[in-house]
Amino acid sequence: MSQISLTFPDGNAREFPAGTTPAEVAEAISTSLGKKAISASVDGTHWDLQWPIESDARIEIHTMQDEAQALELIRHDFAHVMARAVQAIWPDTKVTIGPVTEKGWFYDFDRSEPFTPEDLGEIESKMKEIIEARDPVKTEVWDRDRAIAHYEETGEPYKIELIDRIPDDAPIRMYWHGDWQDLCRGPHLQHTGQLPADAFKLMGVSGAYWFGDTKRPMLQRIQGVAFKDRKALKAHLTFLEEAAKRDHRRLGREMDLFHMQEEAPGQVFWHPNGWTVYTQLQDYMRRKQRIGGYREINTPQVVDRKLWEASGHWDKYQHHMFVVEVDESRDGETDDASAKNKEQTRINALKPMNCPCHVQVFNQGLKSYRDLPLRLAEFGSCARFEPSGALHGIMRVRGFTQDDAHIFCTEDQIQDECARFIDFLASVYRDLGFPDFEIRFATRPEKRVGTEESWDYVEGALENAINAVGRDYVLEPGDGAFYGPKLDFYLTDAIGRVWQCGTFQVDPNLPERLDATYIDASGDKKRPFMLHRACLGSFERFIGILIEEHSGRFPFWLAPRQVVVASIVSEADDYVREVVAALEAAGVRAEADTRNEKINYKVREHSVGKVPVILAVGHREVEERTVTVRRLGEKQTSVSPLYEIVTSLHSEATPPDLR
RNA sequence: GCUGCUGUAGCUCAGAGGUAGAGCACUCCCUUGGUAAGGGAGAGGUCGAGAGUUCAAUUCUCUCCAGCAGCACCA
Repeated sequence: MSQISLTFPDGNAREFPAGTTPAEVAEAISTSLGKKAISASVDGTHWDLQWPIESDARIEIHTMQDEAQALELIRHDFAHVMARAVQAIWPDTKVTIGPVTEKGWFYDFDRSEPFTPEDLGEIESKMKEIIEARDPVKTEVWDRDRAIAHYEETGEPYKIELIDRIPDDAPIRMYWHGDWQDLCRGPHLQHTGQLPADAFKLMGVSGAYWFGDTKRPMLQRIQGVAFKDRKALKAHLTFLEEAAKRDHRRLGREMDLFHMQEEAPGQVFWHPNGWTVYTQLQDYMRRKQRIGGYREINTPQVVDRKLWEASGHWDKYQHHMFVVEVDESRDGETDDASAKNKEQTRINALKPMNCPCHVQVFNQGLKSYRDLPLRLAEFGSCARFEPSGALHGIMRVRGFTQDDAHIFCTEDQIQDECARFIDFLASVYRDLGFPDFEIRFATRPEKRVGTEESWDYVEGALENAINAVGRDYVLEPGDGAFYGPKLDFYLTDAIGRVWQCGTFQVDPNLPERLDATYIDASGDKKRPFMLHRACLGSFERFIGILIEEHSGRFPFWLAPRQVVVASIVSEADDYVREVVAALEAAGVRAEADTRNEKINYKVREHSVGKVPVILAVGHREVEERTVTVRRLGEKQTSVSPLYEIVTSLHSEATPPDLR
């Protein structure tokens, strides 16, 4: 028998017979390691203890101490144990796939009856039984025909389909957990008893398409989470509770920021509090863009289909547009006007984006190369008919306003404009509390327009620009728009979620379609490039992100109600009003609370309402012309002379760009 | 859009084939209280919309609308 050489992480190598398994290697090192081993890495591949190693390799034996590998195995084995439990309870259920996810796993099933939330408890109990049984895990490599024959016999059509997808040179691995069998690439633990029976939880049932194909019947997905131990599971469940507490839909209601209702699905009714945040943010962006070299414009929302046909949206994007038919024969008539006259019906669409309108502004009057780069910005109200299932609070809506701008420029200005934008964006994100962000660089997709030389040039310009501002990026080959490459900018929020907000896209296509031109230095007509860019994305979504980022405790300059001045005794009411007036004169958003309630009640209510500063005044403060200051989240109070607190809150209320 | 679930007072939720209840919020009264809910009284609902079954529907059935979770989508 031939020998192979296995190299350990410490650099030492040892000879073993070819076909040795990691289990045998671990055993050879020490009995205790043999017992503790759960899997191995062989040349960087996560390797089942039972798989033979046939050639020289680097090897590392994993135990439960290796968190990444342990969690992968635990979650993967849970997927199998759950599928086994499901088939034990409902034998006619067909299994499909059950991969590991970020915090657990899911398994998709085909079963005519829907799983109910009550079923989950039953499945969990069954899973615990299986774990207690400590059934051994066994694996074999089968040839294709045998595996297919097996699944024909057991009636698992999805598994046959999976086998068809396995490349010829890849092994077809069969796994057994006890007597329950599954096709699986592995690796797995050695017996079901290695699973932490108290560290998993089934999280819900939902629909999912087989391989994401909407044409195929929908499967039922059961999702679970699993961790190394009970403590980690509890920590995760606590995290979910925390995340639910900062849900912008809930805080939006509690803080009286906005509401939505079924007559206008996917559109926001902003209340005074929410609109204050919105306008603060918009005022901020307006100031930033003005000094950033942008000219602000505003364009129509209801536009004839002719423009959308010319831009290409009517062809490619019509299903996402709100189409508005207007019977123009009614022009000048009263409401009960004649029946619709088809010939005089004009078809419009609400703009789903601003770019075509911006080209119209550019196209007015002859443009010279001296006008470029021309940066046109608009807080553009757009409407998109998003699929109903996609709507989510104010994060994914049908009516929204973008902080949009289009830069018209020459080819050799692209690089500078890109670098300039990244700097601009960094400054905005810093001001808004997101000093770190990630850049993803999406390059030419398979289906695209334009020449290779043009793509080469433009992609090069973007790459140079990122390097010029000294930032890293993640390459996403093939993810660009059909007309050009793009940069997307991602923020990470306080609880680790990632949001794409900013974007920068190069577009030579739309100027072509809408016939935008400028006159160059030698007097010839030239086609400008168009750069689409946004920082926040949409105000609606960005405010949703801000709400969740801060759990509703906005930074002072953005807080809708910055200060509440509360009287302790009604004799202080006049003084309360005087304090409020002084604060308002200093540009601070202050409200009086002179209700017939105890100070405890007022403090509680405004704390729950996330007002950053409560100023309480009673006899003492009236006498001394002071206020007692209580900051949100602090139990301690301090006394401050009126003029001092007005000055300090005034400076605190100053937006970051004006400091 | 698809699968499943949900829709009862402003909010959170209970309830039943014979047209409804709690807590908080709201209004009024008492109370002037020093930092996270003082006490009392009162008002408030076409039970998401439409159709069907029934002597009777808010309750059962169907359709639609909206929301939630996930999938798909995200020029």
